Amino acid sequence: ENIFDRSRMAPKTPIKNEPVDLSKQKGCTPERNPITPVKLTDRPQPDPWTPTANLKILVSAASPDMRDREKKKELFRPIENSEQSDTPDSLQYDIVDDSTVDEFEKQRPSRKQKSLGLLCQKFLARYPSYPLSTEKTTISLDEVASILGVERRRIYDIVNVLESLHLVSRVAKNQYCWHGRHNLSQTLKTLQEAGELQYGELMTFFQQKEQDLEYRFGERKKETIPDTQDRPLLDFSEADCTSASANSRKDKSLRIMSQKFVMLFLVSKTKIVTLDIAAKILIEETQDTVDHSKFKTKVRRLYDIANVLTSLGLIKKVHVTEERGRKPAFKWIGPVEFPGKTDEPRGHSPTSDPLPQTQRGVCAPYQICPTGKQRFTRHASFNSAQPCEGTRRKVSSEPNSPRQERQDEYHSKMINLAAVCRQKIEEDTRNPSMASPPSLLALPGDSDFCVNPLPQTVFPVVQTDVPNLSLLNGVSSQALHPSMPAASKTENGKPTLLPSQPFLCFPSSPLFMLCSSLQENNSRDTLLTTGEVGSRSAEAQAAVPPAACQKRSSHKCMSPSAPADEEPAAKKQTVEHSDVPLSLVVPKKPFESPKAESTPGSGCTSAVHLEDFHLDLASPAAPEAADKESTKPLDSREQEKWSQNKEPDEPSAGKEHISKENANQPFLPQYLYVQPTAGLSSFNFLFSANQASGAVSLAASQLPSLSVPCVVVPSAALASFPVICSPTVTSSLSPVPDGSFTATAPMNFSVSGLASTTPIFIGTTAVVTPKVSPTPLMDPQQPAHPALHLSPVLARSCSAVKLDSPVCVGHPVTLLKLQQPSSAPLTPKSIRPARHEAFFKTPGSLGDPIAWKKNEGNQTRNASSVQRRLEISSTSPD
DNA sequence: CGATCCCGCCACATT
DNA sequence: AATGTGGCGGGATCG
Repeated sequence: ENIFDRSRMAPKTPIKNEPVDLSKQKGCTPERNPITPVKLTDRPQPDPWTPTANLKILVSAASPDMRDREKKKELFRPIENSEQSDTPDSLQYDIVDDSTVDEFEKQRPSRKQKSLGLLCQKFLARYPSYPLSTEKTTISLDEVASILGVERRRIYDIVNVLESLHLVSRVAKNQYCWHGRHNLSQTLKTLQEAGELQYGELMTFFQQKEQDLEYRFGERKKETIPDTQDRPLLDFSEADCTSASANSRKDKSLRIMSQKFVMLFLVSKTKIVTLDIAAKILIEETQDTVDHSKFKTKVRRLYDIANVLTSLGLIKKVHVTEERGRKPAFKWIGPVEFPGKTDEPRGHSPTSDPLPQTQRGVCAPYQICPTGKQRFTRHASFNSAQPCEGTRRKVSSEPNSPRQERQDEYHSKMINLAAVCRQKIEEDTRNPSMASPPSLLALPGDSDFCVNPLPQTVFPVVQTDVPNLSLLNGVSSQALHPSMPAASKTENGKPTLLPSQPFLCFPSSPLFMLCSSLQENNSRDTLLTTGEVGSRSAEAQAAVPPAACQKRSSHKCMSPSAPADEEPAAKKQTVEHSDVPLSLVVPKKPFESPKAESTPGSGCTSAVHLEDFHLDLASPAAPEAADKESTKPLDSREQEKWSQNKEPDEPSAGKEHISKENANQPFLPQYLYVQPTAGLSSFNFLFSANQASGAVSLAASQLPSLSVPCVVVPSAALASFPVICSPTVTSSLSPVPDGSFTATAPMNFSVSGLASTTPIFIGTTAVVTPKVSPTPLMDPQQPAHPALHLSPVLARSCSAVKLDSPVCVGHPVTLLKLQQPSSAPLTPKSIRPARHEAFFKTPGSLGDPIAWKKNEGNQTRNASSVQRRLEISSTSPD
């Protein structure tokens, strides 16, 4: 069997080679039809020369034999393959393997031969790492399974993790589409960003702690348990985004685990993650229950994932000897930095020019679908193939939908993860219960393509237009430079963060990207240097070479004091704070604003959240507010705990401390305030600094997608008025009619290209557009529903504005031109209170998260997404 | 004996 | 109901 594969595949090492193959893809490109899944019946791949068919047959015939043999006796023989095959090819084949991959000894007959890792290699060998954009390769699970001689179940294991990295996507039942590694770097980048938000602290914490102290997961959790309840909410909220359907079971899916696992690597300084730590982190909520069995299961899954990742050349197995002893671990050997796309050949210089060149070529015409759902815009085939709407719906049920969902899920997941992490962190810190709002992440996957098409996308605005712009934080930078490979956070160029300032003022900039540092901790924050902010243009960021990143990775053990090359500033900060890496020391202050705080999960912004905020502000605006909020969440006790924790941590921290110092910073601006610019005159935007309320996240690099809970406030009122949140995020969620926004729900929108001048407002429909009634339904309506109001100008300037691209697909996010004041109508007052709460409120307050989480019962699964949504919605006051 | 992880049952999801 | 997916964990194998 192998032989066959190989022959086709060509070089085995998928990684290296680029587009080697040929094989079947061509057959597959039936782009035009949206998919009606032809289903297996005929494989779309008509391989002309169809080696496959033959192969299949052979394989099918052979494989069984082989297996049997192996099982029976062959354990020993190293060469089985050759024997079996007898064919000359086999030899080559074997050789090839060795040369290319070899981590495994493939020779081992028995079990090893069947290993998932090897299987995955075979699988990967069949497809080109960098397929031509034009062709689509479809993968038939059945076919592959037969060819590789394994049960389909195993293929799922592989495909699921590949899907998590966007190397493939599900097209239809039994069919997956091979994308190759083109977007891998993008995906990784996104994961990294997301991971930092979510896991940055955690990882640091774990790594440090464990080594130094033992980190007792259980204990903490228990303690925190009450708090933990909140989590669920978060999760839900996230989930919402995804389409309603399919969450349940899939939530846990290997796919997500895989992403999380990858995130851990990307976040880890050392780039080494031990299985047990990963398992602990990934277990998430449910932890309180005794895990042992759970832990075991988790570990098993991690092995599965690790095998695939290993085959992809992203990680390798290593052993970490810690105090405790020697533990199995995996080291990330994949790209560390994602300046654009690492893998991609074409890359644009990381520096300032983001988009332009590459993208276009690559991308098919960028489509903007009203629905905005498709994430994979990139694939031209997809886009083109699918008619935006009508088809889409149909499709929804079909192949497409799954995809979308998945992506959605993905997003949601990400968010969830973040939430979880936060909570954990919080727990660790012992913050009072807080629900952290889900941070958002944009998913990248597609983004690159999407972005590409938009040349102008770059936000000149920021740079040019708003020279003065005071703030930018990492986010801004990110946002601004979608394409920027940007050194990701680490670089120096980052915006500064002013802890004290509560708001960010944008003088006139039409557009804001708010992105707070969502990543609370992440390196970004660290990056931020205070001074730089305003000035630093995207360029600066761009400037940062990828190399820096590497460094980071390289020096694993840094004393806290020593800033990494990359992030000197950040580190420094961290250091200071770092004493207590996680701990936030915040003076407690009575916090008036959001009552939410009082409320269990929601309101409270935990220290963590605050951290997230770090906004980089050029101007110190309202430190006060920030302080308040920030402080408030923290309870004295919590603080204490923190302190406690800290101490132990400190020492350890030095080692692997990730730059999360951010977390430390207690004060963050709660909101970003945007002054009304000409365009916006009427509106003020507030973005909550808090994660919960409004974490803004930028899409990973390229796409500037933001998920932000936005608040639009009348300028005048601003002071008085807190905010209104856009529910958008939840769109997918049960649509909560206007009033109830899930507090947490962040809006996501990505604006791929914004003209610098044109101001864009993004809000949920409910909020903004008066007319829009809250649509109760998610999916179907969404497409239609979401009205985008783009000013013509915008439209032009930004050829592509994608809504919701990544995250919230269907949701009715409306882009409004600022000009349209109509939205204003919201009576802020009335709304305000409720929303306000909602805004702050964390989902935690809602249903009993625990219950569902815990019960693994089937029921829960089913209910999960939906219920969650409902719950959330219900909670919303309005 | 602990680390790995194959295998495939079977629940859940989708057709 | 049939079939696709994929969670899950027993228990075999490896080291």
